[in-house]
Amino acid sequence: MNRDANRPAVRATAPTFSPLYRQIKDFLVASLERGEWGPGDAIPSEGELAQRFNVSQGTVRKAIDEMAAENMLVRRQGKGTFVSTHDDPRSFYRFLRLLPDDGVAVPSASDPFFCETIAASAEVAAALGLQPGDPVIHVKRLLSFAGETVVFDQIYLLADLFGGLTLDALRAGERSLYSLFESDFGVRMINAEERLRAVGADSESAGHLGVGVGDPLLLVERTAYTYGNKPVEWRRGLYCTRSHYYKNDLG
Amino acid sequence: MNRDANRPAVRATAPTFSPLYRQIKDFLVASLERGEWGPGDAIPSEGELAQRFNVSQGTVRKAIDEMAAENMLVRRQGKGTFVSTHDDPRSFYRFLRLLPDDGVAVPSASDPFFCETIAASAEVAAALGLQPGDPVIHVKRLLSFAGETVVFDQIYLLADLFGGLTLDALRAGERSLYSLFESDFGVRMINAEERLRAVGADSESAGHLGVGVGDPLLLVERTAYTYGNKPVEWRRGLYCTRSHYYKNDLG
DNA sequence: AAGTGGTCTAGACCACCGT
DNA sequence: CGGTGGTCTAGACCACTTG
Repeated sequence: MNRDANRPAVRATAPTFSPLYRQIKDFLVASLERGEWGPGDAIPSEGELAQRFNVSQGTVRKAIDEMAAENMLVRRQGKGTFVSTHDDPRSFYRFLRLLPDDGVAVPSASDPFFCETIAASAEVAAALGLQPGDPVIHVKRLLSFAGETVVFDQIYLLADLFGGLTLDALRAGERSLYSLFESDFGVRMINAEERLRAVGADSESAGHLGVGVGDPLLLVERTAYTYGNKPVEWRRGLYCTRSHYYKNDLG
Repeated sequence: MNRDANRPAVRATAPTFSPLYRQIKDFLVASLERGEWGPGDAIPSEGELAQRFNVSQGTVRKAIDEMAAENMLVRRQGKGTFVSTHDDPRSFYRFLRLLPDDGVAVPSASDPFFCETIAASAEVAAALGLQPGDPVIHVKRLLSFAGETVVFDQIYLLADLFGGLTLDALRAGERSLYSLFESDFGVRMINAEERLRAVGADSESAGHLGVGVGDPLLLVERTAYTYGNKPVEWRRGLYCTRSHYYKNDLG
């Protein structure tokens, strides 16, 4: 990272001061983006990175600290620092916020039943940064907790990133969707934004969720982003909240 | 903080290792709890605290870092470190997640219209750690954005902390409720948990919000905590999401 | 025992804010 | 200018994991 040469140069072109640790972080993020280290892999130790960048260990630590806080990396004392993976419950199991009323988390079962490439609607295009009519992959699936169907999701994916996705691939295995996306397509969801509303069930949703048309459902619209805040998925989920609730911590 | 004497003692009684910076943090949190420094006040500088505790500045920094991450303190480069206050938009303006569809945040107007001390129901008692029948203060209020009423809140407060709260006090001034609570009662809300559901409007809510009975509303149940994760408020809000949505970032 | 992350120090210097 | 938070270093030592 050659701080003596690099820092003045950076500051000359950018009046916005960028500390060394942030430059290192940016480099590491770019490395993740390039797939230098895959999900679940250990990255080099702090000491080795410090040597490689010619900085002190504390500076590397601060870069890694931020990335860990953003859920890109996971630190494990005595073992190393690892690239987050959706397979690991302790890092990337934080996207489904629906819990049963009794509070006991239960493994959910995904049942995808539709997967086709379609032309993006205006709404989907806007969310994904596309032009209306651009190709997107449309997936429909149901989610159930303990045998009870509680979510009807309609998912839209960038077609150029998820080309070749089939219903059979979606049905195979027990993995979560994001786990499959990262292992089969190299696309890692690192954060997302959700917009929630209460709506009345339409006939399709009512049928899937076993409620009456017009019954209240929780509408959850999610845009999910990979590295660099690039949107790659938009989904519209309808949650039946008769015996489940959406949990949110205001930290 | 006398690390040479304190650390071995701590480790002897507690096999769970507690680093120095965490002991300092605990001390600072306790000081905030005791009201040593009030909302908006500057706490002593890092250097002074380091001297006082007989540790290095870096150790104090780490303690403060954690507290800043938990929104108890706000750092301002060149000025100092300050106790968070709900008056300051940049720290404690993060509890109302409802936004208009057009995305432009608008100041909200609170219209409280009911305030009485009542006996806690089983539901309220459970949320606040009370016995059913214990006294709580029940507040009802409406929230409107740009003249449109969008939220009907029913708020339950620990009677022993908020004794003397009146409708007149609630109506006075432009401050948010939490701002009033912290300045008039010394109770600072530092975090909260919300549970969301979609429900059909009952007649009271429908009347307040200008929707039909049975129309879908977003039910938001919130438990709010002060220092030490002590629950001090429980509220049940009904949000009309016809032209507003609840925003949540999955970070 | 070796290797990793985690804590702590003492001191230097930088960026930002006020006077 | 002085004071405050922010960055960075070089090195010591501790805690945890694995062989």
